[in-house]
Amino acid sequence: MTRKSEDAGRSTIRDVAARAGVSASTVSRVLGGVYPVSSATRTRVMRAVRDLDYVADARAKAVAGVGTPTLAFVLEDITGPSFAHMAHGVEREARRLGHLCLVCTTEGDVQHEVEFVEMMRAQRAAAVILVGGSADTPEYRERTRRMADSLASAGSRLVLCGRPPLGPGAPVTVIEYDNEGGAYALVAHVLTQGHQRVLFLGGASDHTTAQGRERGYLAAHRARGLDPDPALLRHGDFTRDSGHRLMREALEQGLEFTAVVAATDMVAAGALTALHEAGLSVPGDVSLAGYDDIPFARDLHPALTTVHVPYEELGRLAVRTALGRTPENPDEHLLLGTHVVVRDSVAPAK
Amino acid sequence: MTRKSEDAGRSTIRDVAARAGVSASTVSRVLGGVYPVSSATRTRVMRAVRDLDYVADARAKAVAGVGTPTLAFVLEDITGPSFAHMAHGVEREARRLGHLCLVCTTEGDVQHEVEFVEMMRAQRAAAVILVGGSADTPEYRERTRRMADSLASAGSRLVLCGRPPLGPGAPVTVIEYDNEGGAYALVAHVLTQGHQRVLFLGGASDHTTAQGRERGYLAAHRARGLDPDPALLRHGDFTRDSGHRLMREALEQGLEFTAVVAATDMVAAGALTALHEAGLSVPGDVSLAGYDDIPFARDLHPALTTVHVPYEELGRLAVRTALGRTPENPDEHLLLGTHVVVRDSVAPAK
DNA sequence: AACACGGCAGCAACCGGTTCCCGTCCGGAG
DNA sequence: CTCCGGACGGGAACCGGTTGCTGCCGTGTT
Repeated sequence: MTRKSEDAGRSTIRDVAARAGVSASTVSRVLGGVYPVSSATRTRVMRAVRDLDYVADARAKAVAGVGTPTLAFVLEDITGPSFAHMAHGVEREARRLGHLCLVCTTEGDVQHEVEFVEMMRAQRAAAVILVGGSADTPEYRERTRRMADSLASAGSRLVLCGRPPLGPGAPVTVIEYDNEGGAYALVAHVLTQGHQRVLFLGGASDHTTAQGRERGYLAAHRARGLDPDPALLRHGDFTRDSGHRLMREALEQGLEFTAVVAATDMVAAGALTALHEAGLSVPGDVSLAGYDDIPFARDLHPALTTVHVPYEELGRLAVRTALGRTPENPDEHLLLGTHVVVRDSVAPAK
Repeated sequence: MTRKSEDAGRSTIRDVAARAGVSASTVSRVLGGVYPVSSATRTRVMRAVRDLDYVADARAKAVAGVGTPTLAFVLEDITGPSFAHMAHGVEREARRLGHLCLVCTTEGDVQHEVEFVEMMRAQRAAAVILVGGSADTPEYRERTRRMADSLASAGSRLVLCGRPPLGPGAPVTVIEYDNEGGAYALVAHVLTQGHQRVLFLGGASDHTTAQGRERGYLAAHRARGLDPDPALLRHGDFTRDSGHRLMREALEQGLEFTAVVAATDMVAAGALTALHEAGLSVPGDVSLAGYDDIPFARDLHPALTTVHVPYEELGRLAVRTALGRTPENPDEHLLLGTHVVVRDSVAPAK
């Protein structure tokens, strides 16, 4: 045991002060930069800092009120491509604004979400960004409202990103994108091609993102005086496997349709594979469309017609509005537009 | 301005103490749980805590030595599917072990990586996980070694995940997976199908992950006494666009080959699209294989034969070994296996 | 009835920083 | 030569918690 210093590492500002023969205040000032310090002293201090490989403890600085601010990001699963893009946007913007970024995935567990928000409040995060659709129940509103209030009263801020907004008056920033409008435009495009029976492969029926897209599907039909067969509406979740299963089931049941609109590109990918497995050609035998415009959509065969959602922009905006919020405009609600991108998977009906 | 309390929120333990008519120590002990407190006092304190919606400041606790430990995760881009899966593994395991998880994306900027590691040292992160291949230059080794030492001397730990290891003696934990072995097995599988000229769509030529896969490609050839035409080795990066471009160029140049092995599934996806655009059928005209086994690989058409890499497991192991490290086994180096998963995109040569 | 003991609460020190406030020392001006 | 002011460094209070130690008070024992 003959190690000298750097034993348990972590030297304190007092160690540095001692080594440089000055007081802790002086070290702090040298490192801080603004206060006048003679160059001789500065040199000695810097020397000691380098010798000891000293870095000020960020937590202690934070307590003293001069820390790097932090921002928290809560999502269900970082693995989904659209979530990943939002995360990317959040992280980039957070960094640009000098914030650190904590992440947590909830695996869809509500309880865990609540706990995490509580932790973030304890961490004094500047904002907590909650991402991803959810069931819009009274229970949801109350729970979320409670989180919003508690965060707000601690000087922080809840941001709902692609999530159902709360009632008016809730101290919350909401950034949404137009699920219904995008789906409406997409389905209108499909119907324009002459398709009469369009299968909709949806998500969970209580999930607001899924609902919005489904509403768009219905609205597009009604706008042309159509009333889609309820048998054409299928519900699952937003995964590839769900699309695969739903599609196979529809096929096995002999359901008739000439086009399929999937609630997400992932769902569309699974559906496409099921279609291929059944020996059907896309778009020859049936047309297919997705939603999200993940990078992969281009590489499916045929390239997938889908709705573009500016996910990264969404993430960036979430942090920007949450952080740049002023007392004048406390509650913001943004709605980002979506647009359909036409590729090769939708063809005219025969 | 008639708001009463909760004005700027953030009540302190002393506020709670005052309201409950006890000392701060008592509040701390009630919240801590272990120390004996009379039930009357406990009730009063809890009451005050609820009234004020008090949560102890995590940073202050951390300074006092009883905080939630934190772990940092540094990667190039969360958007890549394999990175996302590793991130998922890291996050899950971190949570299981009661750690918070900070992320940072570097966008490939080395300088930024160094700065971030420094910040994490200041944050007193329990471990810093660096993810993703890199050029293995002397400069890399020195820089990384420096980060490792500085982290180690601060009682933290550097973890290299899918990155070139440093020399012996560096205080570093390395978790790798077998790039070369996987590529070897994959290319051997392709060659066994009778292909003679196999195009390799690689990544950056100084990137260790890319190098490993390329070595596997070469080794598989040599093992059967083959010496591949250098014109068959192409270099780009790991993106979909790179695969698309490389493939198109090869096609335009009239290069001859009957199979393509891409360095990643993303590259394969781009290549597949280029192949389709050229009117070639896969695997009828040319066989194609990828690497990574991202979920989407199944949904390409044809379903992509590829190499499975246990990315999530990799992430989990990274945090487990970094955190579970004991003084007895300080430096660990793990190598995870990979295996080829055969789907439909590789067929016998004609 | 005196005493010992243990349960419970508070004071004060500490964690590792920052910063206010004050004292010293220096040089230049009158 | 004295006076004044600015540059510079240190002591101490503070940020918001935790915890060792001390002491009070009530109760059970002899």
